[in-house]
Amino acid sequence: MNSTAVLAFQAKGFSAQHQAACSNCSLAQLCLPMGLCSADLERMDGIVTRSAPQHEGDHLFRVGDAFKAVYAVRAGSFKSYTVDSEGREHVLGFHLPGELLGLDAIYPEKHMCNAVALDTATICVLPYGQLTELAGEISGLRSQLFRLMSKDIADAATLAGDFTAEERIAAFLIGLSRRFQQRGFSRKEFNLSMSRRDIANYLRLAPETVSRVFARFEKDSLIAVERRAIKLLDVTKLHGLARCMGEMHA
Amino acid sequence: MNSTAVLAFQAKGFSAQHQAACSNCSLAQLCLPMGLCSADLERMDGIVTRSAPQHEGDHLFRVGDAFKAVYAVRAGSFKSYTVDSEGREHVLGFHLPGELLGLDAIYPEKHMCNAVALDTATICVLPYGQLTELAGEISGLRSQLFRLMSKDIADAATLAGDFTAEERIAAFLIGLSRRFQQRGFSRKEFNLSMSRRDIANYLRLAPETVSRVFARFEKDSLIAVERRAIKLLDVTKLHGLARCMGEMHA
DNA sequence: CGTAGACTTGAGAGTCATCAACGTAAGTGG
DNA sequence: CCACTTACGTTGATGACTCTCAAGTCTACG
Repeated sequence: MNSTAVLAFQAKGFSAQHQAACSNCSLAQLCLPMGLCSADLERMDGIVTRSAPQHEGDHLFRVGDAFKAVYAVRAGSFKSYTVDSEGREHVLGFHLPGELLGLDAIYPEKHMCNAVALDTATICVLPYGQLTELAGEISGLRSQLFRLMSKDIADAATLAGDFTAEERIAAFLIGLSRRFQQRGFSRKEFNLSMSRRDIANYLRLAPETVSRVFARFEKDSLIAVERRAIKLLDVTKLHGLARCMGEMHA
Repeated sequence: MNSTAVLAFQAKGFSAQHQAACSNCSLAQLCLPMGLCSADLERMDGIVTRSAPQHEGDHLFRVGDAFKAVYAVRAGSFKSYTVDSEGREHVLGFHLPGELLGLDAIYPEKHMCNAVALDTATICVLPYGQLTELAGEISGLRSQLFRLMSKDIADAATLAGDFTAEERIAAFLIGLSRRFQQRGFSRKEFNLSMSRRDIANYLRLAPETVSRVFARFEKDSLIAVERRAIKLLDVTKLHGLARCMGEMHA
């Protein structure tokens, strides 16, 4: 169901509440409900609420906001970032449908980063108190929460590694490709929802460097880019360049 | 109780099992048992086993090992690291008493990094299956697990940021200082259990750069170093240099 | 259209890595 | 006890990767 269809659906009077239930969500196998039985899915649905669509530039939360809930991206994409004392922006991650935001706020009980929609997006809100309570009762939910947090730890660690600009960008593209594929999209052709500047800030590069490496990759027939549209022409070689930079998830 | 005393204690026939129980562990307020009542502490003790002392260079686990348990450092220190396809070592973190190791292995169900003792060390073993089960029953334990994982996520993200060599090293020292202080040691004077090379690999710098920045800090009377022994002479200025590079925990 | 922002491309500079030599401390074996 | 070895750490010179600054191009949007 594309976004146009969703809008038509809602216009006909079906509540977003209903059409977006975990029990019939196409992302259930990637998201928190993974592996739950239908009875447990219903209990999940009992605590999940869905937000109105966010528009590009809307903030889901900001640094210092009280931590009340974890968010699951339902459609569209988000970026999370911080701004340091010198005004430099550090992008912490990009978040695709089925991925969670806000997990780093559990410990300090307030958000330590900002989250902004990169395009029109919808999210599911999981109030943290109810979520942990439910996680106490449903072992499958508990496991999945631990798994997803574990993944975030591992991914952040690989991003922290020491790699060249080419390695970083190759790994970034390969990682995006895998995530798009998992979500049923083409793994070779997709649109970047983030700007060059965002990519650069994420990979700790200058925007100019991203441009230049893209140009080099295109010259070498590894990719074809035109603004935000990108095709991976030689996934194998890109994989080789990406070396051991693991998943490059959130 | 220093390590000599511990050895004497064990020699007298008291089991390490007993003297190391969560219920009378001085690290309980930093570690998983934080905030648990005595009844719950006993249940924790029921699943925790303590290993024989590890010697410097001993590996707790290696890449590819099956994930069976989470480990809590009890004494000494560890480093976790990966080796990439080019043979470069990437240090992921240093782990002090009360901190957990192996959380990044939950998702893939096998260890994605190596963990090695930097000095004589002892650990507590928390079998993951039993730990998650207990986390289902004890909400305080569940919360603390989520908190600690959340912290790891946030810390890894800040390490991933784009900072200069001086900022990184200042933040590293400040972070260590805080962690030592939390554990009852001096926050101004301590021994580095890791080599310059390890520090460099952790901060994505060359060992020579670490040496040079240490020398510069010493010239500016920010620190005094002699081999592994270090004194922080001007914590405030170091803090200023560290800028917004948060905790620098794990 | 015309402006604004994103993106690209070029030239120069700076930080840090690399290479190399040297000094120091700890451990080994004669 | 001392020469030898080895690992670690420091210091210096050089160079490379990437950033910064700057100008120019393109697209989108009002």
